[in-house]
Amino acid sequence: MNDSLSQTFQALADPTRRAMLARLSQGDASVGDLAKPFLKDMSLPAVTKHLKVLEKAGLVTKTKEAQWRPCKLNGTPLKDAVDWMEHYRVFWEESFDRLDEYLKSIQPSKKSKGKKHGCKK
Amino acid sequence: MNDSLSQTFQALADPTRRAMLARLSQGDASVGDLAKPFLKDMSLPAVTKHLKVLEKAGLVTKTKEAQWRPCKLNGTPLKDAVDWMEHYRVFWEESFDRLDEYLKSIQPSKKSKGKKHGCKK
DNA sequence: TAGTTAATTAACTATATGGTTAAATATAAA
DNA sequence: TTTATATTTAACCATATAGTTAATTAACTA
Repeated sequence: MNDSLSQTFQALADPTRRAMLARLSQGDASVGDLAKPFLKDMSLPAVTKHLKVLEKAGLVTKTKEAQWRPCKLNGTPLKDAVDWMEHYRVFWEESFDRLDEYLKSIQPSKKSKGKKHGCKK
Repeated sequence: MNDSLSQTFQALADPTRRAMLARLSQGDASVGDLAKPFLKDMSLPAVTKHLKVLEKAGLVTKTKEAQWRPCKLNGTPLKDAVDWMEHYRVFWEESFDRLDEYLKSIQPSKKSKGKKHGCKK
């Protein structure tokens, strides 16, 4: 898919690319500098391809400086991704008193330990 | 890649799957119920496959109830994803006074509008 | 101009992904 | 036991992804 949220998540779904972003969060870097930690595992063209994915997702911008291509992290696509995920925060926080948990606690089906329904905290 | 962060992001990198999570955030649903909005665009086995991706990422858990398979949203993998992204918050907030912006502002290169360096807020 | 460094592109390969239709399985109901 | 409903699995296909090596482009340097 080519919607921007999908592109962002897709770009983040690779540990090499996430490591590249981590590196860029410490400061701008040329393609070569960025590639250095990965050249034991893959070729330079492979790194170029990963960079292209990050660029298309808008997470990295590349400029020109002599024969180097300084890369810069752009976080704005991450904002949209986090905003989307925030809708689900309730599903990883205080899950113990979500409605469905409550409903389960009051209908004493098989295996129901904790029938008491006031068990907040 | 099969690390869990990659699996989570990969699972989120598809609008159908995100829509399925959105549906599940409104309440548990059987596979058929979940599939209903998508059957104009794809077959039921396609939905099953998407569900499997969500399950492997730990975002959905399926149980048995007669011939139905009620699905439930599990947000915990989202927490790890958000935690990872939070490291980059500074790159989408107050980017105007990040160090590199500051450095740019004090060396009066070509096209330098805003040479003054005290321009917070 | 020739050579060096930085990075990209081309061409190719293997595997993953997202979809299909048809068949199989599981449970309930008649 | 047969039938109906819910869901999954199998087999297949097209395209995308992630990698490779070799060649090419771009800019600096001697």
